[in-house]
Amino acid sequence: MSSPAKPRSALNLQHFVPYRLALAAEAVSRALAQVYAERFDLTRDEWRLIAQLSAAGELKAADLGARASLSKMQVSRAATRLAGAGLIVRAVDPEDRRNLVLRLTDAGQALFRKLEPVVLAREADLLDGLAAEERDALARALVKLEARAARLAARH
Amino acid sequence: MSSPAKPRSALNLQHFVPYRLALAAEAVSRALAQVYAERFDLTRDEWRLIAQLSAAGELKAADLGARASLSKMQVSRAATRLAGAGLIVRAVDPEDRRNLVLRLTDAGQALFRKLEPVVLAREADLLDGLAAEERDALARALVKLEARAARLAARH
DNA sequence: TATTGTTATACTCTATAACTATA
DNA sequence: TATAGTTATAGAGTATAACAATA
Repeated sequence: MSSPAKPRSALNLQHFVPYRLALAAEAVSRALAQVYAERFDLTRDEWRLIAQLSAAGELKAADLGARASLSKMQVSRAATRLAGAGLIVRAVDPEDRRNLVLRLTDAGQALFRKLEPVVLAREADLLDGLAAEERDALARALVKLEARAARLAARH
Repeated sequence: MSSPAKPRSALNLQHFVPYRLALAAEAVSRALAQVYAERFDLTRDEWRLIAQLSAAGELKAADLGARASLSKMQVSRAATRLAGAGLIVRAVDPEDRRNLVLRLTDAGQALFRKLEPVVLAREADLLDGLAAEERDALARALVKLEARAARLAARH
């Protein structure tokens, strides 16, 4: 029986963590985007800005970027659109006129109050099949993986 | 003390699973791409094709897409480039001339033999800080999350 | 000179659908 | 008519750097 050459490998993509992580993240991202994009017409970056501003009250653009893991460019563009939609206002910082301070308008806060429970419900849906310890382990593992991956990638 | 309105929220982005998952996946994706992209000049899709072909020996394009979670378009484009680089060959299936059967060339197999240990080492590096149970929980959680997210998103 | 934020541009990815060849 | 794969095209996301205003 001379079957075609079938190289044997220790690497099984189905159980390769970076692959599984990418698939899970993509699927979850879509499932969440259904909420903020389809139902509230926001991009992912806009959603992150609104969530952070709601929690913090007001933030300089640079701080907002740091908290939401967005570049200054992403913040600038998302903020321009949100301001155009009347969801946030931008004011120059009188103490350093290079800074822009962003905060939600009443409309922005109202939108977040509608958005928040739906988003939390979706997260709960996603986590529904996981035991409490599994959720904890997942949360811990994600933070560790991210930190470790960032260090590895930074080494160039 | 009349501080500026600071809405209080149950949603904390820093502990929101879809957010943490997205950040971890992006960081891990970059850390892995350093290996297959910078050191072996492959795209993510090409890397997935090579890994699956190495494990399976040969595959129809459609099956390859299913296993690597790529659309027929992504498979077609990655395969064209890999064939151009002499890493795979494509042959029409004599039993149904619409199918294309792909397999690695000797050069493709040689490349994978060099790539595999480096990629596995990088995965090991990434997982280094996690306890065995944590890794198991992570793997289980990722599969469950993906399945659940796909179901949610499919509901439209 | 250095920093904050904006704008320009190019590149990659993704999504949809038209197209071909086979069945 | 339906399916496998290719090609075309448009849209979204990402990356780099040039730029204006301020410090």
